[in-house]
Amino acid sequence: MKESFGSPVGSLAAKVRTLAPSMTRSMQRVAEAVASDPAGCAALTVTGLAELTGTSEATVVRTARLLGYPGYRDLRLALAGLAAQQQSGRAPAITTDIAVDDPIADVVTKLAYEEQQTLADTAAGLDTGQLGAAVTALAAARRTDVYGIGASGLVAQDLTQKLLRIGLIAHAHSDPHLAVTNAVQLRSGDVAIAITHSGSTGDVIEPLRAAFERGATTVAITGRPDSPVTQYADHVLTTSTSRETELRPAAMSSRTSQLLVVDCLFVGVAQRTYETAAPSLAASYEALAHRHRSNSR
Amino acid sequence: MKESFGSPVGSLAAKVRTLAPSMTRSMQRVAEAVASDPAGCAALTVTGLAELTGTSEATVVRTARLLGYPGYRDLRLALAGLAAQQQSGRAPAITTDIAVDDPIADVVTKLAYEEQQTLADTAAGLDTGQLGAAVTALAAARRTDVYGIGASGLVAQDLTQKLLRIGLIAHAHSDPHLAVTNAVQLRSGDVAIAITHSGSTGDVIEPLRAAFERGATTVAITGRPDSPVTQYADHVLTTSTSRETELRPAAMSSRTSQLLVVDCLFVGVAQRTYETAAPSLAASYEALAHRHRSNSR
DNA sequence: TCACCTCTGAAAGATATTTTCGGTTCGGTG
DNA sequence: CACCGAACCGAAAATATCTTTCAGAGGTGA
Repeated sequence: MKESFGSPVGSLAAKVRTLAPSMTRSMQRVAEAVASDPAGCAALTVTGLAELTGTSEATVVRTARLLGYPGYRDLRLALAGLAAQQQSGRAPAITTDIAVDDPIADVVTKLAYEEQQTLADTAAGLDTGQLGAAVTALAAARRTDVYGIGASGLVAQDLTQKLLRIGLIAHAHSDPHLAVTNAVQLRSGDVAIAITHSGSTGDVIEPLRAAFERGATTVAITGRPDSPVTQYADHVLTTSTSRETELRPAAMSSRTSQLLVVDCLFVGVAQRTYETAAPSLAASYEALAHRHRSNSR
Repeated sequence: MKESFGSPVGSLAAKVRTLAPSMTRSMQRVAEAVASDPAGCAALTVTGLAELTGTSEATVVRTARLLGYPGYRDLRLALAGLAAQQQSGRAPAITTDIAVDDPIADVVTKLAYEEQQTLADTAAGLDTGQLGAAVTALAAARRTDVYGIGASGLVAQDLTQKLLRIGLIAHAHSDPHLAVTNAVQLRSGDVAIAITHSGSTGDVIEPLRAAFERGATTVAITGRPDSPVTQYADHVLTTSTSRETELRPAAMSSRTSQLLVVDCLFVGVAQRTYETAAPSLAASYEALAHRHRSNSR
């Protein structure tokens, strides 16, 4: 069977074996070095490789030619490619659990991987019907209140900041008393959003309930679609729940998940209200420009 | 010591984006050519690439240096590796731009994808040396102050919440005056962290500077490693920069990126202080339990 | 407008690669 | 055993490529 010449990086080791018999002793040494450690050889110059194999530059070049490259330069490039491929090939095996003695680089890799996983899960599990309904309500709301405590409180603020930027009226509440006080002001046409991972945070449920009873449209963003908070929610947006480990509290992944949901809400609303949202975004950008010192360039 | 060089070629495009703002026009042309067609550029010599981009050899070399390689030769090698990887790898190819009339389901998919991308870029671009140093400083700090405004303010609070949970003393400041007032209290052994995407937010730079001048260990989390804020930072943690679109403000991806960095810091510190961190985490978990109503089942 | 500073490319300088060329080895042959 | 020729090899010249230097172009702020 004739193999195609398509990729120069195919299987270099095989090519070396095939051609080895027709090589002279010196060339074999070079070829073997190249085949056994592509990455290492890619880092060497002709002279370096010649010294390593105890031969001369000329021999190295001859070997490169025999292997099908115009010269050493090109062999070296191919080698670099090969090395990179090998490298990436053996990457995906990571145990996602973070151990106490993991080196810092592993921590970064694992965290990034887990958060990516969380995002994928969330996107997959999100009910677009519910999301769409929530967006519609938000886009038309007279005002919007968002409740969240602790880590979820930050997500609530994030949503609020975004909505304000496109000209909507929104408030985030983390003080339970104030939240309830404000909630009873809401009425039909307003929107109340509760963010709670467990779905059982009383301090967040109470204001949502108050808003619900006043006729406001209520939305719950929670990881537990069967939890108490959903009783008072017209629309439930489910965030993903991943097992937590000792070094990686659930708060971390729920936050990632909640933020994705919040971003979706925001973009959805921005789409619906594009006429007013676009200029508002531009205006807020403009207004902040002067708060930044003239930059390095 | 045969250490392989700097970064695993992973995301050159991300690096280009991060560094682009600090590049001159000519260098940007080169960087863009390299990012958009790694394979093609790997086939060119300095002179060739210079001609292709309408610049000079000197500019090409400068660009290579800026991207973190000792010279063009090494950039070229990395490019070859990247090309090979792409070749063997996948073709994700969803148009990531979100349009005004995208259906809500697409919005979810695209946002999730983009945030995943941001995470990957961030992880790839994070200097683990700097991260480790920051972790060490944090773990040993008498107290830690975190500065952030706007969206970054939420990230600052997130970090603070986490550090408090493992028994460290941390405060987040978003009021510039109070921030400076507190910053001057810091001294050697304390840590100050500034979070700003642009790196030029005066309100955040000032307190960091105050802390820096008082001898505290200072850390900057920014998307612009050459920005003013880094002048006063002992350790710089770079977040990824992705192009922003009208419906997807930069704040969204910078937040994702910043949060990953913050999570890494937290987990790193938790590892180093495991003896005290573990019981603290457990205790805070316990203390919050009663705030959750008994759950549905 | 002028002084200053950064950016830029041409060309010199330094390295790396390729080619040339003569010496060496080895097997065969008179 | 001496000699010859062919293949093999590496030193060094020749060439290509990469890097550095330097002075002018172009822009910016006073």
